[in-house]
Amino acid sequence: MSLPHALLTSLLEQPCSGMDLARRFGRSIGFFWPATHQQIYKELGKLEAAGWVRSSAEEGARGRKRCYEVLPAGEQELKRWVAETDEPPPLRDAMMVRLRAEAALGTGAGVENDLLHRLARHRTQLALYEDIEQRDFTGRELSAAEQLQYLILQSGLTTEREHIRFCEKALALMEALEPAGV
Amino acid sequence: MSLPHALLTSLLEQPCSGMDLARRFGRSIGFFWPATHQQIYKELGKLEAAGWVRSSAEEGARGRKRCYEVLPAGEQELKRWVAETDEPPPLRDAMMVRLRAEAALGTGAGVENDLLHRLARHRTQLALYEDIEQRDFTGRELSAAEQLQYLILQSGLTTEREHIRFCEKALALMEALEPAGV
DNA sequence: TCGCCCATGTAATAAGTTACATGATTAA
DNA sequence: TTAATCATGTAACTTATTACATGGGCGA
Repeated sequence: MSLPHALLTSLLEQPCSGMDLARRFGRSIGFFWPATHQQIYKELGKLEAAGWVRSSAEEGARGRKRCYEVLPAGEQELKRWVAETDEPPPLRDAMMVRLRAEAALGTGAGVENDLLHRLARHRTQLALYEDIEQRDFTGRELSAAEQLQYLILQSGLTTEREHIRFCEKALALMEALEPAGV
Repeated sequence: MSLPHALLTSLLEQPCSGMDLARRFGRSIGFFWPATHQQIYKELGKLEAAGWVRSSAEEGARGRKRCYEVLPAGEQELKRWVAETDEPPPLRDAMMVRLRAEAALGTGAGVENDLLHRLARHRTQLALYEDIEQRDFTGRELSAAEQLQYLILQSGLTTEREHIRFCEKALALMEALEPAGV
């Protein structure tokens, strides 16, 4: 479970409120560790209880904005965790199950729907990543931290392009297997 | 949640017991929809209650092998589901969080551990997929169903190769950023 | 001052993981 | 005939999702 460490990282980059974190998770760290505001608030509570972060408001101040920042103990914990290892995350992709189901049923079951839908989604996501690349990482010297962030973005770019190629290839194969449009 | 449909697919390919399914999930369908035997047994119960599969043993026959097979209603349900669409599965990759944490902490925190560990895992997985490719999909004509299965395997091959390239690139960058081995 | 939105949170549900339990089969 | 193993299952726990609730600030 990496949510606490994703939060520590994000707060280390820039101290902010839970809502700000939620928004930031929507566009940067959230690309590889998504989280909703509900999860974030609960986890921030735990981080504070553990003494890893501190916030600028008294207990039970519902509705009032509170700003979180990482404490030395939190930074220590993050360092410890970075040096650990994990297994690759298991993949769970319903579209692959659909393709195999289509094979088992004999073609004509309609995976094309999902393939087309996913194709559109991956194209959108790729365009988004390309915008970020253009805006943040192009045409100037990059610091060490920026080079690492760019590397991560490139992984996203490659992945989306691979998914697009896969959907296109699968659609072409479906076309070849059921030429008449069953 | 695609586990029920993954099970239907697998049982349609070949009726078998829960334990057999669990074993099969360990090496084929499980590559893109992992499941433990506990999950499988519980889900098989639901599938039977829904009238989608039927098994060859009376209720409460604990310990005795029972063989499941898909009923027409189950095949119908699988067809219905194949034509649906889903959003791309969200990615959650701790290693990416680690890379970003390393950037935020200033290098020297030790992501290399995870990068090396993952590199080894992805190489093993790639070798496994290459064996399957060699054994099942090379040197002969493929049926329509086999072509689809091969396509899925190719996706696995590409993904593993991409992950390997990524780890290598990241390790090279880390090397460049901290040349003295901090 | 009233309504809307922002910020923070609670509660219920669902899915998956890990640890453990029990009946049947088999081989020494 | 008993120990090991196979096959099936239960239970507790963790993580994530979805829906809903409450307090505060601000503009019309």
